[in-house]
Amino acid sequence: MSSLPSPSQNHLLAALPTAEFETLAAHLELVALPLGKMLYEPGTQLQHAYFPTTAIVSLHYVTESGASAETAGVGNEGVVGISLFMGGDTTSSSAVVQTAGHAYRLERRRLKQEFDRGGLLQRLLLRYTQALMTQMSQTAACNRHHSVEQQLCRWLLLTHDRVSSRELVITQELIAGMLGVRREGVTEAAGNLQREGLISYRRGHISVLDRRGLETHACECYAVVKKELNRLLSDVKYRQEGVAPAAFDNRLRPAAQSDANARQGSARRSG
Amino acid sequence: MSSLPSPSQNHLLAALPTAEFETLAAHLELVALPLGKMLYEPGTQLQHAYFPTTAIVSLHYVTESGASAETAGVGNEGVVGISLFMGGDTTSSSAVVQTAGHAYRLERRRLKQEFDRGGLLQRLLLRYTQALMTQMSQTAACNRHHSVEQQLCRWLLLTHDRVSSRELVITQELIAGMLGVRREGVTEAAGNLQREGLISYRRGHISVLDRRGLETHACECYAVVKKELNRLLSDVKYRQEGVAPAAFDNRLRPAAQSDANARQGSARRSG
DNA sequence: CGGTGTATGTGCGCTAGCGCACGGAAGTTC
DNA sequence: GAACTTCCGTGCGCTAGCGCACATACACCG
Repeated sequence: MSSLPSPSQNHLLAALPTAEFETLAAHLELVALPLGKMLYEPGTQLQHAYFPTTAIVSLHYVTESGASAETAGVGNEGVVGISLFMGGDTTSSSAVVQTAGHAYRLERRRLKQEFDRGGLLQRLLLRYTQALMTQMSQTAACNRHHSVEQQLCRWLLLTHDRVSSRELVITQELIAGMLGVRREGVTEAAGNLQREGLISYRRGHISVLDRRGLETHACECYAVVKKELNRLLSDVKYRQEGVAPAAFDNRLRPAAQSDANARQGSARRSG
Repeated sequence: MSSLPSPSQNHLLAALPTAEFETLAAHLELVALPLGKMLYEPGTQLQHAYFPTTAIVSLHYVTESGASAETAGVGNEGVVGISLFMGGDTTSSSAVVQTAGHAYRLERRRLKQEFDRGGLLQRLLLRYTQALMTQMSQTAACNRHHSVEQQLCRWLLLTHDRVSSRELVITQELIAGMLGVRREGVTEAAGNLQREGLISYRRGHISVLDRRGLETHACECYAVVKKELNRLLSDVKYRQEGVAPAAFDNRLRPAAQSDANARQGSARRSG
């Protein structure tokens, strides 16, 4: 498993029918994505689309004053480079590697070509794009109404879903950058979670100890995003059994978390 | 109320080449959209796509605790019902009419059909979708980092761009709902702007007095969104104004039950 | 033209999160 | 194992925005 990643570890690629997959496979190129590598900057022409297997990429925007905020994350469930087939070629946000790992990349023209063919790949990519939009709009609402601690839970869960390991390799400083909050805020929230036994961490490593607990502490945003992703990509046929669907379904329990959110004593920001 | 709106008032429709437009025109149906009408709710199957001419629609999400936040707005520059051609059919957010007016609607199947044909309409819709994503992710960042006053400016500018009039018909309470902040916060911010002579308002009416001033007071988000929209939809060719002749409008007469729809709520005249 | 409902103005106590500053501890390098 | 770098913990004053409560004023309608 841990040797060389197979393209099938990316859920979109895994969902292609064999014929279509093979057409593509010849042009897929495995690349290592080191932490911090910028896949694209605002306004620059994108040359490749990236289908992550073990890497995780963060799409984020940096304000004029230098503050940043993640608008969505992309892992093995998706693809980086939406704008290539949407027709814009560039975007006003950046994509930077948040968790080192691998991805398969595909040359721009090749992707367009296959996309324009209008097959299942097109259908998959469009559906994934809609899931990405859900993530973005949920992030917008989340940024407005939910506490740092809730957002940290959401972020941990989404990230955890994208890695095979129980342990995430990332510093609190980086997480703060993603959430667009102070590093101290993350320290405090993480401290709380650790005290409650939901996670444990040491210098740049965070272990998820209690997923269910995190889910009840998180805002609804995690569940909404996950549910949409499942819904949008569930009815596609998977070439290889057992590759993708497990990661989708195992973890999320449909309802369950509703009342736990209301806890936390004080009236959270809400209307 | 002046004459009946022409489909050309919607930028996407206006951008179609004559042949493609005519194919579509036969199936476009003019509808009145009263303030507050909900075009879709989370999870419900969408039956039509709406191309606004004078109406403005707000896409927003309502949290479990009842707080709301707009993630994007749609006016005559776009279309409501992205999920129809993206393949998801539904979304987790709602669409509600924020400014009463008209829109042309197109039946779900017809839209899919035309979209799948892969012509310029598809290209337009996908590019517009990317612009919408920019708006969403910008909203996410904006919610995180910018003040209520800045956001109010951004919102006023974006809305002003979508109406022909200098005057927006909306209450501060509704604006607060869009921005996801308190009504009092909007009152205060609006008070400041009025004191500085950028806007003036009375009960449910806001007049933009100094656009440039608003732009300098707004955060960068307005400019970013606007620039992306321009970029993504600028290289498409527009049919000449005169080319969409009255003949089309005649064929588009179904209007039919529009009166029944137009009732409900305060369908006020504007300007 | 006065009554009524809704929109806006204002004040007050409160909290989450910010910015800053610094101390300590865990890895890393030589 | 000593020096150094990076990461995490903590305290403190500060501000924007919240929730609530109520005063005022506008617009419409009978």
